[in-house]
Amino acid sequence: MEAIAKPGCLFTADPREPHPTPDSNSVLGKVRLILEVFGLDDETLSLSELARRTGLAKASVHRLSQELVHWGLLERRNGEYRLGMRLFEIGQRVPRQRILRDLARPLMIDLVQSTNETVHLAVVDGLEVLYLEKVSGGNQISRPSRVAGRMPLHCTATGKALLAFGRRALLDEVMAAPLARVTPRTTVAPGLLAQELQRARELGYAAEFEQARIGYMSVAIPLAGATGATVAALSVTAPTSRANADRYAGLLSLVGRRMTKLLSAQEI
Amino acid sequence: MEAIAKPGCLFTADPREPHPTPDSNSVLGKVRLILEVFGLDDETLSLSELARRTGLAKASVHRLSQELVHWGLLERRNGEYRLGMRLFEIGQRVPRQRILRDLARPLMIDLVQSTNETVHLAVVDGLEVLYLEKVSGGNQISRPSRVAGRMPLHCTATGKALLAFGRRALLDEVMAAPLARVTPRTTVAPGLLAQELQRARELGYAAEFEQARIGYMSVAIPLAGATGATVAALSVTAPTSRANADRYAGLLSLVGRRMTKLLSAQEI
DNA sequence: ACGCGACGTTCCGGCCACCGGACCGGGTCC
DNA sequence: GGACCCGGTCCGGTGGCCGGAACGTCGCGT
Repeated sequence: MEAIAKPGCLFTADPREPHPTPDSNSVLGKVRLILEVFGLDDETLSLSELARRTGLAKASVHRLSQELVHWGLLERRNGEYRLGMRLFEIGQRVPRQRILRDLARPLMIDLVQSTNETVHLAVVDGLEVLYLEKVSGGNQISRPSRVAGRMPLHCTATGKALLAFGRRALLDEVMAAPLARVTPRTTVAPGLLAQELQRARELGYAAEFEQARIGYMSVAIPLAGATGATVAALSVTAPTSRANADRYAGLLSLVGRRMTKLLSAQEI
Repeated sequence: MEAIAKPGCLFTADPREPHPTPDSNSVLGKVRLILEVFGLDDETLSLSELARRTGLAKASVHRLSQELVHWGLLERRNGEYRLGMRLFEIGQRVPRQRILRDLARPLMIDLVQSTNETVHLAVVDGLEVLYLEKVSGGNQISRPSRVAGRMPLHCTATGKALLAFGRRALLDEVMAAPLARVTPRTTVAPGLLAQELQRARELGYAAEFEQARIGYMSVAIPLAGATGATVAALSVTAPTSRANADRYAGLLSLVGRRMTKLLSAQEI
């Protein structure tokens, strides 16, 4: 039994609206809904499940999915849909990501060999950090972060490096909204955050102790592009038990200088 | 309407599919054209350039590109378009790719440390190998291959491993078309290729000497999924000057056993 | 066996989102 | 000035998209 049609036809209980209406009466809007209901872990979804989650008519989902399968953006495996290999392939061509990763990878491996800890490369996307690459040392973190994963800007070392050395407008935007409390030690007072960022500017690096995850800390530096603007951040994450923030900061700034030199020749 | 052939038909060789009609009078077809004209190196394209290459009306390209920028699949940088970060993000969620990479990465790094050469992880896509991951040793290759790059099946070690241990139908399909001569030493005679594959089946690994690139050779093994079917291949590539095929084969089969154990628990 | 529900799939008339030629303002080169 | 190309907008016609309805087929509980 359907819920009786309300005027305005809102299918999905979707009160939040961080991104403006993925206009569902345009083809592209529907495709967007379909591709984005595949969460990080929903590996496969049935046709009906897709229709339910997107709020689209089953016939529409069927038609569009067929076309997407034909393209390779979706794959079918005994009746279920999942994201297709061609998405990966096209995604790897994205220049901002590819250039940064290719340049940073060798340096990240150096860092891992010096520290035996986990090293992240991240950029700003929207009001979050987006991890472009991760290289782990021998000491694996229990619930690992993910490449292409996201975290808030204000509670991660990479995020704070990007905020401290990034565009002023970005900081204003982050400050405009309440700061989420991720752990008990997360900085949620705007004034305190501003102090931390000021300190980061003085030191040249940002740090974070159990503000994103209990038991772990991180140190991060900004990476400047050809124009001098900050384009990414590089961080070392370690368990607090064996952390050595000063050492990490020293290693990072060495690597950072090399990286800045490499980036200055590139168009980002 | 799919050309569903006779019941029980074993060979699914689709007669007409050189380019599967990127139907340009459907919205999705146009979007496909737009996203796929960004080659591996065309980092940015202007609106007019996009219209020219896709063959679409300028107004249409403009309208669709706007919507794609809004979604994040494209980005704008002083008037030019380029592939957007969200493509990378969605592409990283593709399960087949993510599972294989996450499992193989540590083992690939082991291999690199043992050999100091370049290690590739590849799958079949269409009639080519698609590289999912690459880990380089200290000895960089001059014109390096790329993650998400493609190569023919018949001239690479990974490709031959996938052919020798993969579905019979795939081999038939490859044999049906003439084999491209990539280097003077590429095997282009179907009979010879069949012999090489038979030899690979006996040895348990495939090898290639200067068939893909002069001065380099590779050794590859297949990786079997939970059902026992081959799902990917792992290879070591080295300059012929310092190559040691037997050693690579030994190291690979050790790693292959570990990988097969890991994969048996996974749904691929 | 039977009904039942949920599934994937197909059909088709209506309509609106999409189309693209024409146009505009601005920049650059000759 | 004029010829050219650029990014961007407008608007009337139309065909691609839409989605309710119906179909065949499973697997389940009765």
